[in-house]
Amino acid sequence: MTIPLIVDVIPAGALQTESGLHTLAVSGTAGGGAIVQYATNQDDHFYVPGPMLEDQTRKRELRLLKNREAARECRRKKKEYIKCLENRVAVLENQNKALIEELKSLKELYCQQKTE
DNA sequence: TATGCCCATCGTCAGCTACT
DNA sequence: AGTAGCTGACGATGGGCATA
Repeated sequence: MTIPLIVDVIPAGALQTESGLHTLAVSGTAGGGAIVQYATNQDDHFYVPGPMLEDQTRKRELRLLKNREAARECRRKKKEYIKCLENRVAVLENQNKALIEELKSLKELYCQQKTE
């Protein structure tokens, strides 16, 4: 009897188990199961049912796809945020200039009135 | 034209957070 | 505890530009 091994399939050609990341060689997937050989000190073979392997692969691909899109969205939002900040800087710089000018003219007015 | 450098963009991973 | 989403970090890739 073969016991299905619950694994997290990492990148193509790799396998994550409790003992770490291993390189994979998969063969004989036609009959609904696969002989999976991976590099360890011992000459180990695990039997992983095909549907399970396919399910893991499908899940991983879905996760990657979602993350890819999430990353795109995240970058878009970040750009937008930076643009907003830059706009705000521009607005505040203009306000600052205007206030400096106003202060200057008020000072001049004050000096004029003082000398009169 | 070939080469090296810089920059922007992308995909992936890892870690964190919020939710169930 | 498990899961999904978000985001910083990292490496790969391609385009533009200056220089030999």
